[in-house]
Amino acid sequence: MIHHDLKLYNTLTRQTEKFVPLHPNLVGMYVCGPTVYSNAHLGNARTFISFDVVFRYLQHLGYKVRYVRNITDAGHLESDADEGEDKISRKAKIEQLEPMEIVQRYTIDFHQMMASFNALPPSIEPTATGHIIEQIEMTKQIMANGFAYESNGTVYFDVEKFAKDNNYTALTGRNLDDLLNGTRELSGQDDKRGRLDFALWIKAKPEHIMKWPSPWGEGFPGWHLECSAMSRKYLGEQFDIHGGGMDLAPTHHTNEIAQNIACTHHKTPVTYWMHTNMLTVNGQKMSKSLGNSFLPHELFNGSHPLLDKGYSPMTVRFFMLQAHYRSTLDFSNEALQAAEKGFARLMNAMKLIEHLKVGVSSTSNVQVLRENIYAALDDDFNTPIALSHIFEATRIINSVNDGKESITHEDKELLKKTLYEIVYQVLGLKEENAVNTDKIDGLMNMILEVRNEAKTRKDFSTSDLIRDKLKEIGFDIKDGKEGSKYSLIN
RNA sequence: GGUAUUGUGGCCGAGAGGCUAGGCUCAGCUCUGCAAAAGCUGCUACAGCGGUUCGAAUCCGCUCAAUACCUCCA
Repeated sequence: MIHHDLKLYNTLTRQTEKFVPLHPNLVGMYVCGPTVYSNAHLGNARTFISFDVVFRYLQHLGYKVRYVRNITDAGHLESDADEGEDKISRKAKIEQLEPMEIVQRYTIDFHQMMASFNALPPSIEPTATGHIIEQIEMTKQIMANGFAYESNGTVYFDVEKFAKDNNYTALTGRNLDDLLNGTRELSGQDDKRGRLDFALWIKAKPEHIMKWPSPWGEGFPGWHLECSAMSRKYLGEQFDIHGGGMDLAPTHHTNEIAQNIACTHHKTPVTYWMHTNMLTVNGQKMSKSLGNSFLPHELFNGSHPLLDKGYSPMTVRFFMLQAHYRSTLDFSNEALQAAEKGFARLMNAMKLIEHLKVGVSSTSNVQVLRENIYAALDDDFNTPIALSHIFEATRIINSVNDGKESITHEDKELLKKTLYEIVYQVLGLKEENAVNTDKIDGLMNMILEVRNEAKTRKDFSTSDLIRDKLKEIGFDIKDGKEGSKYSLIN
């Protein structure tokens, strides 16, 4: 099935390139996961939903994908300075909890959120604390290769030395001298030789809770190291795709590449770097530090002050897929409401296709439609374009259903297969509020039958009463030529 | 301050030299006991000013505006 001409935008080359995996039919993909010191918000969710589609589509094309997404549970420094405090232990003090208790709580929270968005779990979800030995070993190797130095129990990566023979800023294309001469001051870190040097291993203060023994004393790993160590362990020294939010590229990913090269000498540890753009609120990046982030439950039940009402997880997933992953996406009531209706329209068509009557000819070219959908996804996972073609399909389905257009059996089956595979399998959308017990179905059909009898007697007050009462309970009734149908209201 | 990116109709959001994006909203029509749904039609936009071109939303220049990164963040 891998005959597709999949292309993806590579941050490293700033170009859209044909996707060629290092090993035929196998794909190694690493995505930087969340730091579990507080609730994951919708901005985080956007990135992981984007990569969920990448994961799903690659698999759909027939690749065997190993998708690794880490959990950062060892904490990061508040700043890159050695006097900074570990985020996780800081939160632990505030909440009077053990650090691992925080980690556990927010890891579960994160998993629940991703499950609600119908995101597939990654193949491997390694934790930083579970790979301390690997990180120490990697630090040792980088030191042995001469790219790191120890200073008072902390090990720093020597960026300037690395940059002599390597392109340190390859990912962002920044001018190294500009970075070195940046206006930001060194905040009294005398242990560091260069202002761009970053910690591989950090000496722990006595009161620090999360710490491990190492050749350099008690400490904890630096915040870029875990991804290098774990991607290397599970995907090898060179692998295909590395992803993450755009905000990680200049520092985190730049340093990750440096670490990998310094350790393994492979000039290109990763072939394709993919970065997702930010979710914005009123044009501003949604982030924890700006305090404008939405928590999933605030969105689902509408308790956030900026929202008029709640929106279901699938509405939100659909909303996100209506924008390309490399564009910013702005969050607003109006946009969400539009998504809610559009999604309902799509799901309605998905149900309708099952019962479509077939004819001797087709008024639409289903094959071309199918090719258009694949062409969109092959073009750097362009889900908005794919959806626009899918909506063309819903128009066809509705028209056939109305008897205004016709479709052959073969075309119907092809359309059904295409939509099921793309909408459910690749885009990961699913029907919500499905009524799936036989007893409710039987009961509803009985009620509708009684109502229909009233209608044929022209007893419209009774038929309207039944419809109104059912609506109060939460069932929507729609009368059509083929009889009445019911559906659950959100 | 440095470095990038972006600016599309009432809203969201694609496209990237000529060909309808799409969704939502609004108005009208068809269907219909009513309602809803659905279909059709209409509203036809590309920040501003110049330039290149037979032709520009799309390329180039300038201006304005916004955002991001440079500092933890997906």
